[in-house]
Amino acid sequence: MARITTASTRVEQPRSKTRIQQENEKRILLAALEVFSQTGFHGATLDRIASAAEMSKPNLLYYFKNKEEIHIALLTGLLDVWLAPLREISAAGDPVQEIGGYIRRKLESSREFPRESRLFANEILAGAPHIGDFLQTELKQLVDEKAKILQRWIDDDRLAPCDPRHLLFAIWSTTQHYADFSVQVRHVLGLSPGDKSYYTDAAQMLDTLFLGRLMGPTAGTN
Amino acid sequence: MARITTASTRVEQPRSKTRIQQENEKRILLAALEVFSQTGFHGATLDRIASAAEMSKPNLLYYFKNKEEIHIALLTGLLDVWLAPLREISAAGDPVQEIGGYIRRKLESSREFPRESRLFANEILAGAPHIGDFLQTELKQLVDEKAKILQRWIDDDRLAPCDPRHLLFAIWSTTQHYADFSVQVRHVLGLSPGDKSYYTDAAQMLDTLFLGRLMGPTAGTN
DNA sequence: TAACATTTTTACCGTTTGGTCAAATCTCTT
DNA sequence: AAGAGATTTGACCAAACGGTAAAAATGTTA
Repeated sequence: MARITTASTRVEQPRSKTRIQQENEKRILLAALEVFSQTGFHGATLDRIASAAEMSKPNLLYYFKNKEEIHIALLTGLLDVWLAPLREISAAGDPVQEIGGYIRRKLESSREFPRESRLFANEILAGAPHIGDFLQTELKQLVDEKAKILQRWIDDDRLAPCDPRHLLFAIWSTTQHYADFSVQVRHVLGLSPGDKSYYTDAAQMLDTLFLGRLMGPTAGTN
Repeated sequence: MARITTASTRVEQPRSKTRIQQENEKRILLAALEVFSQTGFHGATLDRIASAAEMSKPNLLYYFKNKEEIHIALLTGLLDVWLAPLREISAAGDPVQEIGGYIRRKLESSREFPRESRLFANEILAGAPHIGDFLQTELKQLVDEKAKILQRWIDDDRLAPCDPRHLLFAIWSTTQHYADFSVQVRHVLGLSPGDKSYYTDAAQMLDTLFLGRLMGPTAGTN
């Protein structure tokens, strides 16, 4: 099973890319994102990707040597986007501002890039066959680093005591939910397919949940 | 696209099932759950399911007329399990007890039935081709009903003001995350594949998040 | 514009996959 | 034990799929 990291592993001739090459690779990746995020890796076919890219299948395979390579290329491009919002959390800032900002960035990311989010979710659900290394090294490292910041805030009584890592899990799950499970969200709310209006209430809810007190006067008494 | 609800739609001859029939259908569904939850619908092959059920492929197809029917049978059995924890929420109870209990039940469900959770997640990610009706009718109805209860608690100042439906979304996402994204959770925490020890901290975190105050003295000031 | 490199297409191939069929075997009842 | 019905199997098939080869077409550059 081929594995990837965010670090490019190209060692071959660094022949600069043609104009056509750049354009077509972009078209292919865009088409593949659409198809992969809809049907998952196994459900996607080269024919469908090629057709979505308005290109013949052999032509597509001229740019990517096989289906897996397209998938890996997409995931690779994704990982930095996935990490970016977390990287911004600063030890120098105020806990409420920093965590609130992180939540807003993640939620915005779900609204802006739902296909990317679903692609990522599919990969994790499948057991992370391609990004296992990334999770164990880069992601773990960054989480460890940011968890330390959160822990310091807790120690300084600026944040309620909790497991910092699980706090991050909660933020990831709640924000990504609106992209990955959008169908369920829309059906339950009775909204039309393209309707993204629920993001306003979502932002409100997550602010209340993570930054305010959710429960009334009886909270914390059980 | 075949759709299903929790209500069985069998109209054919209600010929009672043989012992062998019952045993084999169970074996097949168990095998299919394993395979589908690992690779998704498209990634699963009848050969793998049959082999996992220790059965020949034609024999498997003697009990289920095609791959889709196995998938639908699994999902159908799932939906009641999915709804059960939510059904238990009672208007008569205390908000903290009721919501806390619901969270605990959902989290326990994730630990006990991770394969079922992943199967469900896969179906939603794929756009809910089979359970769209269920989401729009049965689930929406139940959510509407329970949302009213939560709203009454809010009106009575027994629960912090928030959108009840989005509160449910948050509970679903955070609890299911530990089943659906378990690979990521384990990799980030540096745990071994089979290790489920993180569920203790998870329960603690979710209690803190939903029932207690997460932020310190500065909370809610932005 | 000639020569070269890049890009695209047509035709094709081997494998995998979902599914069928009819014969063979097993199970249960009488 | 025999017959009927239920179950299992081996052989097979058509379609879909990932991928290849080589020629044709196009673009680039001197």
